[in-house]
Amino acid sequence: MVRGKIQIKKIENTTSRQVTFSKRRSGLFKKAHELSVLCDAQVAAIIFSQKGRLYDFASSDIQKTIKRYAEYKGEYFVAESHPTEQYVQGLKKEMVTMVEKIEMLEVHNQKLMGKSLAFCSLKELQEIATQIEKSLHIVRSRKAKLYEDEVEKLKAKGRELKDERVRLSGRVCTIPHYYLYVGEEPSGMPMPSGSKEKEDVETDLSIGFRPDLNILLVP
Amino acid sequence: MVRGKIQIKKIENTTSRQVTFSKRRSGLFKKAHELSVLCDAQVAAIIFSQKGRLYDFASSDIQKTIKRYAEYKGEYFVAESHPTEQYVQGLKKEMVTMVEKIEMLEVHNQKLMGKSLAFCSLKELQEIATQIEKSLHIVRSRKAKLYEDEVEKLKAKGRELKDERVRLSGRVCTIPHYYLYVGEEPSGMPMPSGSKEKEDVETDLSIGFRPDLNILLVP
DNA sequence: TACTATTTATAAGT
DNA sequence: AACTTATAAATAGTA
Repeated sequence: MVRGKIQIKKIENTTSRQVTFSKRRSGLFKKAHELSVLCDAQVAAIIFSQKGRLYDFASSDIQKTIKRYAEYKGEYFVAESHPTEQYVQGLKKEMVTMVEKIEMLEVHNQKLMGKSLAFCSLKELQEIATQIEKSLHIVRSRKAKLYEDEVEKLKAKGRELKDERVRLSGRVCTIPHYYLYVGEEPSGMPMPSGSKEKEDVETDLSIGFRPDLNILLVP
Repeated sequence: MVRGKIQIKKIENTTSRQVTFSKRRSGLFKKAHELSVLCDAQVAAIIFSQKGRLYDFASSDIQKTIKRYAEYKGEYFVAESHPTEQYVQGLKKEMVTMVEKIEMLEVHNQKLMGKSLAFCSLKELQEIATQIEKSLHIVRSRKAKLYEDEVEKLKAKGRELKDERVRLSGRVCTIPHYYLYVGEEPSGMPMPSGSKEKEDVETDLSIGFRPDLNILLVP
Protein backbone atom coordinates (compact mmCIF):
# COMPACT_ATOMS: atom_id res chain seq x y z
CA MET A 1 0.00 0.00 0.00
CA VAL A 2 1.35 3.38 -0.90
CA ARG A 3 1.60 5.34 2.30
CA GLY A 4 2.05 8.68 0.67
CA LYS A 5 3.82 10.22 -2.25
CA ILE A 6 7.50 9.40 -2.45
CA GLN A 7 10.21 11.91 -3.01
CA ILE A 8 12.17 11.63 -6.21
CA LYS A 9 15.62 11.02 -4.83
CA LYS A 10 17.90 8.03 -4.75
CA ILE A 11 16.43 5.11 -2.79
CA GLU A 12 19.02 4.25 -0.20
CA ASN A 13 17.77 0.76 0.62
CA THR A 14 19.43 -1.49 -1.92
CA THR A 15 16.68 -4.09 -2.07
CA SER A 16 13.98 -1.47 -2.40
CA ARG A 17 15.98 0.26 -5.05
CA GLN A 18 16.42 -2.90 -7.06
CA VAL A 19 12.74 -3.74 -6.80
CA THR A 20 11.74 -0.26 -7.81
CA PHE A 21 14.23 -0.33 -10.65
CA SER A 22 12.73 -3.50 -11.98
CA LYS A 23 9.14 -2.28 -11.71
CA ARG A 24 9.68 1.17 -13.07
CA ARG A 25 11.91 -0.11 -15.83
CA SER A 26 9.19 -2.35 -17.16
CA GLY A 27 6.75 0.47 -16.61
CA LEU A 28 8.91 2.78 -18.68
CA PHE A 29 9.28 0.29 -21.48
CA LYS A 30 5.57 -0.35 -21.45
CA LYS A 31 4.90 3.36 -21.73
CA ALA A 32 7.49 3.65 -24.48
CA HIS A 33 5.85 0.86 -26.39
CA GLU A 34 2.38 2.33 -25.94
CA LEU A 35 3.59 5.69 -27.12
CA SER A 36 5.15 4.22 -30.21
CA VAL A 37 2.00 2.31 -31.10
CA LEU A 38 -0.58 4.92 -30.20
CA CYS A 39 1.21 7.76 -31.90
CA ASP A 40 3.09 5.91 -34.58
CA ALA A 41 6.41 7.17 -33.26
CA GLN A 42 9.87 5.72 -33.28
CA VAL A 43 10.93 5.23 -29.69
CA ALA A 44 14.10 3.91 -28.17
CA ALA A 45 15.12 3.77 -24.56
CA ILE A 46 18.42 2.74 -23.06
CA ILE A 47 18.88 2.07 -19.38
CA PHE A 48 22.05 1.15 -17.55
CA SER A 49 21.40 -0.08 -14.05
CA GLN A 50 23.61 1.10 -11.25
CA LYS A 51 25.47 -2.18 -11.57
CA GLY A 52 26.15 -1.41 -15.20
CA ARG A 53 23.74 -3.84 -16.73
CA LEU A 54 22.07 -2.76 -19.94
CA TYR A 55 18.35 -2.81 -20.62
CA ASP A 56 16.97 -1.40 -23.78
CA PHE A 57 13.77 -0.99 -25.62
CA ALA A 58 13.13 0.12 -29.14
CA SER A 59 9.95 0.24 -31.13
CA SER A 60 11.99 -0.52 -34.21
CA ASP A 61 15.64 -1.36 -34.75
CA ILE A 62 17.57 0.45 -32.08
CA GLN A 63 20.62 0.89 -34.27
CA LYS A 64 18.53 2.58 -36.89
CA THR A 65 17.06 4.84 -34.27
CA ILE A 66 20.47 5.77 -32.94
CA LYS A 67 21.75 6.35 -36.44
CA ARG A 68 18.79 8.54 -37.21
CA TYR A 69 19.43 10.40 -34.00
CA ALA A 70 23.04 10.99 -35.00
CA GLU A 71 22.05 12.19 -38.44
CA TYR A 72 19.47 14.49 -36.95
CA LYS A 73 21.93 15.96 -34.50
CA GLY A 74 24.81 15.93 -36.96
CA GLU A 75 26.87 14.42 -34.21
CA TYR A 76 30.28 13.11 -34.99
CA PHE A 77 30.35 10.06 -32.80
CA VAL A 78 28.30 7.78 -34.96
CA ALA A 79 29.23 6.02 -38.13
CA GLU A 80 27.51 8.33 -40.53
CA SER A 81 29.68 11.32 -39.84
CA HIS A 82 32.67 9.17 -39.13
CA PRO A 83 35.03 7.87 -41.70
CA THR A 84 33.57 4.58 -42.76
CA GLU A 85 35.54 1.40 -42.69
CA GLN A 86 35.25 1.38 -46.44
CA TYR A 87 36.79 4.80 -46.71
CA VAL A 88 39.68 3.78 -44.50
CA GLN A 89 40.15 0.63 -46.54
CA GLY A 90 40.40 2.84 -49.58
CA LEU A 91 43.05 4.96 -47.92
CA LYS A 92 44.99 1.89 -46.88
CA LYS A 93 44.86 0.50 -50.39
CA GLU A 94 46.20 3.77 -51.71
CA MET A 95 48.94 3.62 -49.15
CA VAL A 96 49.91 0.14 -50.21
CA THR A 97 50.12 1.36 -53.79
CA MET A 98 52.25 4.25 -52.67
CA VAL A 99 54.52 2.04 -50.66
CA GLU A 100 54.99 -0.15 -53.69
CA LYS A 101 55.70 2.86 -55.83
CA ILE A 102 58.24 4.13 -53.32
CA GLU A 103 59.95 0.76 -53.25
CA MET A 104 59.99 0.61 -57.00
CA LEU A 105 61.42 4.10 -57.27
CA GLU A 106 63.98 3.39 -54.60
CA VAL A 107 65.14 0.25 -56.34
CA HIS A 108 65.34 2.12 -59.60
CA ASN A 109 67.23 4.93 -57.95
CA GLN A 110 69.59 2.50 -56.33
CA LYS A 111 70.31 0.91 -59.63
CA LEU A 112 70.88 4.24 -61.30
CA MET A 113 73.26 5.06 -58.49
CA GLY A 114 75.07 1.81 -59.01
CA LYS A 115 73.85 0.16 -55.83
CA SER A 116 72.04 -3.09 -55.18
CA LEU A 117 73.23 -4.58 -58.38
CA ALA A 118 73.97 -7.95 -56.81
CA PHE A 119 70.96 -9.66 -58.34
CA CYS A 120 70.93 -7.97 -61.71
CA SER A 121 71.41 -10.08 -64.75
CA LEU A 122 73.97 -9.11 -67.30
CA LYS A 123 71.20 -8.00 -69.59
CA GLU A 124 69.74 -5.78 -66.93
CA LEU A 125 73.15 -4.37 -66.11
CA GLN A 126 73.60 -3.60 -69.77
CA GLU A 127 70.28 -1.78 -69.84
CA ILE A 128 71.22 0.20 -66.77
CA ALA A 129 74.60 1.06 -68.20
CA THR A 130 72.97 2.20 -71.42
CA GLN A 131 70.53 4.34 -69.50
CA ILE A 132 73.29 5.85 -67.41
CA GLU A 133 75.38 6.57 -70.48
CA LYS A 134 72.41 8.27 -72.06
CA SER A 135 71.83 10.26 -68.88
CA LEU A 136 75.44 11.26 -68.71
CA HIS A 137 75.30 12.44 -72.28
CA ILE A 138 72.21 14.51 -71.60
CA VAL A 139 73.60 16.02 -68.44
CA ARG A 140 76.86 16.88 -70.13
CA SER A 141 75.02 18.46 -73.04
CA ARG A 142 72.99 20.46 -70.66
CA LYS A 143 76.08 21.54 -68.79
CA ALA A 144 77.72 22.53 -72.06
CA LYS A 145 74.63 24.47 -73.01
CA LEU A 146 74.69 26.35 -69.71
CA TYR A 147 78.33 27.23 -70.16
CA GLU A 148 77.60 28.40 -73.66
CA ASP A 149 74.76 30.55 -72.40
CA GLU A 150 77.07 32.07 -69.84
CA VAL A 151 79.58 32.89 -72.52
CA GLU A 152 76.80 34.41 -74.62
CA LYS A 153 75.73 36.56 -71.71
CA LEU A 154 79.24 37.74 -71.18
CA LYS A 155 79.60 38.60 -74.82
CA ALA A 156 76.36 40.55 -74.78
CA LYS A 157 77.48 42.42 -71.71
CA GLY A 158 80.75 43.20 -73.42
CA ARG A 159 78.98 44.57 -76.47
CA GLU A 160 76.85 46.72 -74.26
CA LEU A 161 79.85 48.14 -72.53
CA LYS A 162 81.50 48.82 -75.87
CA ASP A 163 78.47 50.75 -77.13
CA GLU A 164 78.44 52.70 -73.90
CA ARG A 165 82.03 53.62 -74.29
CA VAL A 166 81.50 54.67 -77.89
CA ARG A 167 78.72 56.99 -76.77
CA LEU A 168 80.76 58.39 -73.93
CA SER A 169 83.94 59.00 -75.92
CA GLY A 170 81.80 60.52 -78.68
CA ARG A 171 80.48 63.10 -76.22
CA VAL A 172 83.82 63.77 -74.65
CA CYS A 173 85.30 64.60 -78.06
CA THR A 174 82.38 66.68 -79.30
CA ILE A 175 82.72 69.50 -76.83
CA PRO A 176 86.45 70.26 -77.16
CA HIS A 177 86.13 69.97 -80.90
CA TYR A 178 83.42 72.50 -80.90
CA TYR A 179 85.68 74.96 -79.09
CA LEU A 180 88.67 74.05 -81.23
CA TYR A 181 86.52 74.28 -84.30
CA VAL A 182 85.65 77.91 -83.47
CA GLY A 183 89.14 79.05 -82.45
CA GLU A 184 91.29 77.01 -84.79
CA GLU A 185 91.33 74.64 -87.79
CA PRO A 186 87.95 73.01 -88.57
CA SER A 187 89.38 69.91 -90.31
CA GLY A 188 92.39 67.60 -89.76
CA MET A 189 91.07 66.78 -86.30
CA PRO A 190 92.40 63.67 -84.60
CA MET A 191 89.82 60.90 -84.70
CA PRO A 192 87.77 60.48 -81.54
CA SER A 193 89.53 57.66 -79.73
CA GLY A 194 90.02 54.93 -82.28
CA SER A 195 87.38 52.29 -82.87
CA LYS A 196 90.10 49.68 -83.25
CA GLU A 197 91.26 50.36 -79.74
CA LYS A 198 87.68 49.99 -78.48
CA GLU A 199 87.23 46.68 -80.22
CA ASP A 200 90.28 45.46 -78.45
CA VAL A 201 88.75 46.48 -75.18
CA GLU A 202 85.55 44.70 -76.04
CA THR A 203 87.36 41.46 -76.76
CA ASP A 204 89.23 42.02 -73.57
CA LEU A 205 85.94 42.27 -71.64
CA SER A 206 84.13 39.42 -73.30
CA ILE A 207 86.69 36.90 -72.33
CA GLY A 208 86.46 38.14 -68.77
CA PHE A 209 89.92 39.31 -67.88
CA ARG A 210 88.75 42.49 -66.19
CA PRO A 211 88.13 41.58 -62.57
CA ASP A 212 85.70 44.44 -61.84
CA LEU A 213 83.46 43.39 -64.71
CA ASN A 214 83.61 39.76 -63.79
CA ILE A 215 82.08 40.65 -60.47
CA LEU A 216 79.12 42.20 -62.28
CA LEU A 217 78.72 39.41 -64.75
CA VAL A 218 78.75 36.45 -62.42
CA PRO A 219 76.24 37.28 -59.68
CA MET B 1 -12.82 12.21 -18.38
CA VAL B 2 -11.66 8.76 -19.25
CA ARG B 3 -14.59 6.73 -20.56
CA GLY B 4 -12.85 3.42 -20.30
CA LYS B 5 -9.57 1.82 -21.01
CA ILE B 6 -8.16 2.51 -24.47
CA GLN B 7 -6.75 -0.07 -26.82
CA ILE B 8 -3.11 0.17 -27.60
CA LYS B 9 -3.24 0.77 -31.32
CA LYS B 10 -2.57 3.72 -33.54
CA ILE B 11 -4.86 6.66 -32.83
CA GLU B 12 -6.45 7.50 -36.13
CA ASN B 13 -7.59 11.01 -35.26
CA THR B 14 -4.63 13.20 -36.02
CA THR B 15 -5.34 15.83 -33.40
CA SER B 16 -5.97 13.25 -30.73
CA ARG B 17 -2.83 11.47 -31.71
CA GLN B 18 -0.75 14.61 -31.51
CA VAL B 19 -2.19 15.51 -28.12
CA THR B 20 -1.63 12.05 -26.79
CA PHE B 21 1.89 12.07 -28.21
CA SER B 22 2.68 15.25 -26.38
CA LYS B 23 1.20 14.08 -23.09
CA ARG B 24 2.68 10.62 -23.11
CA ARG B 25 6.01 11.85 -24.31
CA SER B 26 6.41 14.14 -21.35
CA GLY B 27 5.06 11.35 -19.15
CA LEU B 28 7.67 9.01 -20.49
CA PHE B 29 10.48 11.47 -19.96
CA LYS B 30 9.23 12.15 -16.46
CA LYS B 31 9.23 8.45 -15.71
CA ALA B 32 12.66 8.12 -17.22
CA HIS B 33 13.95 10.90 -15.08
CA GLU B 34 12.37 9.47 -11.94
CA LEU B 35 13.83 6.07 -12.66
CA SER B 36 17.29 7.50 -13.13
CA VAL B 37 17.10 9.41 -9.87
CA LEU B 38 15.37 6.84 -7.70
CA CYS B 39 17.54 3.97 -8.83
CA ASP B 40 20.70 5.79 -9.75
CA ALA B 41 20.52 4.50 -13.30
CA GLN B 42 21.71 5.94 -16.58
CA VAL B 43 18.68 6.44 -18.76
CA ALA B 44 18.30 7.76 -22.26
CA ALA B 45 15.22 7.92 -24.43
CA ILE B 46 14.95 8.92 -28.05
CA ILE B 47 11.62 9.58 -29.72
CA PHE B 48 10.94 10.48 -33.30
CA SER B 49 7.42 11.74 -33.88
CA GLN B 50 5.52 10.55 -36.91
CA LYS B 51 6.45 13.84 -38.54
CA GLY B 52 10.10 13.04 -37.99
CA ARG B 53 10.77 15.48 -35.22
CA LEU B 54 13.25 14.39 -32.58
CA TYR B 55 12.64 14.44 -28.85
CA ASP B 56 15.15 13.06 -26.49
CA PHE B 57 15.84 12.66 -22.85
CA ALA B 58 18.94 11.54 -21.06
CA SER B 59 19.75 11.43 -17.39
CA SER B 60 23.33 12.19 -18.30
CA ASP B 61 25.06 13.00 -21.58
CA ILE B 62 23.15 11.17 -24.25
CA GLN B 63 26.22 10.72 -26.41
CA LYS B 64 28.00 9.01 -23.57
CA THR B 65 25.01 6.78 -23.04
CA ILE B 66 24.89 5.85 -26.69
CA LYS B 67 28.62 5.23 -26.72
CA ARG B 68 28.33 3.06 -23.68
CA TYR B 69 25.49 1.22 -25.33
CA ALA B 70 27.65 0.61 -28.39
CA GLU B 71 30.54 -0.61 -26.30
CA TYR B 72 28.27 -2.89 -24.36
CA LYS B 73 26.80 -4.34 -27.51
CA GLY B 74 30.08 -4.34 -29.41
CA GLU B 75 28.22 -2.76 -32.26
CA TYR B 76 30.13 -1.40 -35.18
CA PHE B 77 28.16 1.69 -35.95
CA VAL B 78 29.52 3.90 -33.24
CA ALA B 79 32.80 5.68 -32.98
CA GLU B 80 34.52 3.26 -30.67
CA SER B 81 34.72 0.40 -33.08
CA HIS B 82 35.03 2.71 -36.03
CA PRO B 83 38.19 4.30 -37.20
CA THR B 84 38.44 7.54 -35.34
CA GLU B 85 38.93 10.82 -37.06
CA GLN B 86 42.29 10.99 -35.35
CA TYR B 87 43.33 7.67 -36.83
CA VAL B 88 42.33 8.79 -40.28
CA GLN B 89 44.20 12.03 -39.80
CA GLY B 90 47.25 9.96 -38.97
CA LEU B 91 46.84 7.94 -42.13
CA LYS B 92 46.44 11.06 -44.19
CA LYS B 93 49.55 12.58 -42.69
CA GLU B 94 51.46 9.45 -43.55
CA MET B 95 50.13 9.65 -47.06
CA VAL B 96 51.26 13.22 -47.41
CA THR B 97 54.72 12.15 -46.30
CA MET B 98 54.66 9.34 -48.81
CA VAL B 99 53.52 11.60 -51.61
CA GLU B 100 56.38 13.93 -50.80
CA LYS B 101 58.80 11.04 -50.78
CA ILE B 102 57.49 9.82 -54.12
CA GLU B 103 57.87 13.27 -55.60
CA MET B 104 61.37 13.54 -54.23
CA LEU B 105 62.33 10.16 -55.60
CA GLU B 106 60.78 10.92 -58.94
CA VAL B 107 62.66 14.18 -59.25
CA HIS B 108 65.86 12.43 -58.28
CA ASN B 109 65.16 9.67 -60.74
CA GLN B 110 64.42 12.17 -63.44
CA LYS B 111 67.67 13.91 -62.84
CA LEU B 112 69.60 10.67 -62.84
CA MET B 113 67.90 9.87 -66.13
CA GLY B 114 68.88 13.24 -67.53
CA LYS B 115 65.39 14.68 -67.50
CA SER B 116 63.93 17.81 -65.95
CA LEU B 117 67.29 19.47 -65.85
CA ALA B 118 65.92 22.81 -67.02
CA PHE B 119 66.16 24.41 -63.62
CA CYS B 120 69.37 22.87 -62.42
CA SER B 121 72.25 25.14 -61.64
CA LEU B 122 75.61 24.42 -63.12
CA LYS B 123 76.78 23.25 -59.73
CA GLU B 124 73.88 20.84 -59.44
CA LEU B 125 74.47 19.58 -62.95
CA GLN B 126 78.07 18.98 -62.04
CA GLU B 127 77.00 16.98 -58.99
CA ILE B 128 74.58 14.93 -61.05
CA ALA B 129 77.20 14.30 -63.67
CA THR B 130 79.65 13.18 -61.01
CA GLN B 131 77.07 10.86 -59.52
CA ILE B 132 76.21 9.43 -62.90
CA GLU B 133 79.86 8.92 -63.73
CA LYS B 134 80.31 7.12 -60.45
CA SER B 135 77.26 4.99 -61.15
CA LEU B 136 78.46 4.18 -64.60
CA HIS B 137 81.78 3.11 -63.22
CA ILE B 138 80.14 0.85 -60.65
CA VAL B 139 77.78 -0.67 -63.17
CA ARG B 140 80.57 -1.31 -65.62
CA SER B 141 82.68 -2.89 -62.93
CA ARG B 142 79.77 -5.07 -61.98
CA LYS B 143 79.24 -6.02 -65.58
CA ALA B 144 82.90 -6.85 -65.98
CA LYS B 145 82.74 -8.94 -62.85
CA LEU B 146 79.79 -10.88 -64.17
CA TYR B 147 81.55 -11.50 -67.47
CA GLU B 148 84.60 -12.62 -65.59
CA ASP B 149 82.51 -15.01 -63.56
CA GLU B 150 81.01 -16.38 -66.73
CA VAL B 151 84.46 -16.85 -68.13
CA GLU B 152 85.48 -18.65 -64.97
CA LYS B 153 82.48 -20.92 -65.25
CA LEU B 154 83.31 -21.68 -68.85
CA LYS B 155 86.89 -22.42 -68.00
CA ALA B 156 85.75 -24.79 -65.29
CA LYS B 157 83.43 -26.43 -67.76
CA GLY B 158 86.23 -26.65 -70.25
CA ARG B 159 88.51 -28.31 -67.73
CA GLU B 160 85.78 -30.75 -66.88
CA LEU B 161 85.30 -31.58 -70.52
CA LYS B 162 89.00 -31.99 -70.94
CA ASP B 163 89.20 -34.38 -68.01
CA GLU B 164 86.28 -36.25 -69.42
CA ARG B 165 87.95 -36.52 -72.73
CA VAL B 166 91.18 -37.63 -71.12
CA ARG B 167 89.33 -40.36 -69.34
CA LEU B 168 87.43 -41.39 -72.46
CA SER B 169 90.37 -41.36 -74.77
CA GLY B 170 92.33 -43.15 -72.07
CA ARG B 171 89.80 -45.96 -72.15
CA VAL B 172 89.50 -45.93 -75.91
CA CYS B 173 93.29 -46.02 -76.25
CA THR B 174 93.87 -48.53 -73.49
CA ILE B 175 92.35 -51.39 -75.30
CA PRO B 176 93.99 -50.97 -78.72
CA HIS B 177 97.20 -49.98 -77.01
CA TYR B 178 97.00 -53.05 -74.98
CA TYR B 179 96.84 -55.05 -78.17
CA LEU B 180 99.39 -52.82 -79.84
CA TYR B 181 101.46 -52.86 -76.75
CA VAL B 182 101.64 -56.56 -76.89
CA GLY B 183 102.31 -56.52 -80.63
CA GLU B 184 104.38 -53.31 -81.02
CA GLU B 185 106.18 -50.41 -79.23
CA PRO B 186 105.01 -49.69 -75.67
CA SER B 187 106.19 -45.98 -75.57
CA GLY B 188 106.22 -43.09 -78.10
CA MET B 189 102.43 -43.12 -78.09
CA PRO B 190 100.69 -40.12 -79.57
CA MET B 191 99.33 -37.94 -76.75
CA PRO B 192 95.65 -38.27 -76.21
CA SER B 193 94.27 -35.30 -78.12
CA GLY B 194 96.55 -32.42 -77.24
CA SER B 195 95.85 -30.29 -74.16
CA LYS B 196 96.95 -27.22 -76.15
CA GLU B 197 94.19 -27.79 -78.59
CA LYS B 198 91.75 -28.04 -75.75
CA GLU B 199 93.01 -24.86 -74.15
CA ASP B 200 92.48 -23.10 -77.41
CA VAL B 201 88.94 -24.26 -77.40
CA GLU B 202 88.56 -23.10 -73.88
CA THR B 203 89.94 -19.64 -74.68
CA ASP B 204 87.73 -19.61 -77.67
CA LEU B 205 84.75 -20.14 -75.44
CA SER B 206 85.73 -17.69 -72.80
CA ILE B 207 85.88 -14.71 -75.08
CA GLY B 208 82.52 -15.62 -76.40
CA PHE B 209 83.05 -16.10 -80.11
CA ARG B 210 81.10 -19.34 -80.19
CA PRO B 211 77.50 -18.32 -80.94
CA ASP B 212 75.96 -21.40 -79.37
CA LEU B 213 77.71 -20.62 -76.12
CA ASN B 214 76.81 -16.97 -76.31
CA ILE B 215 73.25 -18.01 -76.31
CA LEU B 216 73.92 -19.74 -73.04
CA LEU B 217 75.79 -16.81 -71.61
CA VAL B 218 73.28 -14.09 -72.29
CA PRO B 219 69.96 -15.45 -71.16
C1' DT C 1 -4.40 24.50 -22.11
C1' DA C 2 -7.06 22.94 -18.02
C1' DC C 3 -9.98 19.76 -15.94
C1' DT C 4 -11.23 15.39 -14.01
C1' DA C 5 -13.06 10.85 -14.12
C1' DT C 6 -10.97 6.97 -14.61
C1' DT C 7 -7.28 3.97 -15.65
C1' DT C 8 -2.70 2.77 -14.72
C1' DA C 9 1.48 2.53 -12.11
C1' DT C 10 3.58 1.36 -8.21
C1' DA C 11 5.28 1.43 -2.94
C1' DA C 12 5.05 -1.20 0.56
C1' DG C 13 3.31 -5.06 2.69
C1' DT C 14 2.49 -10.20 2.35
C1' DA D 1 10.05 -13.10 -7.32
C1' DA D 2 5.00 -12.91 -7.26
C1' DC D 3 0.68 -11.22 -5.35
C1' DT D 4 -2.02 -7.64 -2.98
C1' DT D 5 -3.75 -3.28 -2.20
C1' DA D 6 -3.92 1.37 -1.09
C1' DT D 7 -2.72 5.22 -3.10
C1' DA D 8 -0.15 8.26 -6.28
C1' DA D 9 0.35 9.35 -10.92
C1' DA D 10 -0.95 9.40 -15.64
C1' DT D 11 -3.98 10.43 -18.90
C1' DA D 12 -8.42 10.28 -22.44
C1' DG D 13 -11.81 12.87 -23.52
C1' DT D 14 -14.25 17.00 -22.59
C1' DA D 15 -14.63 21.91 -22.11
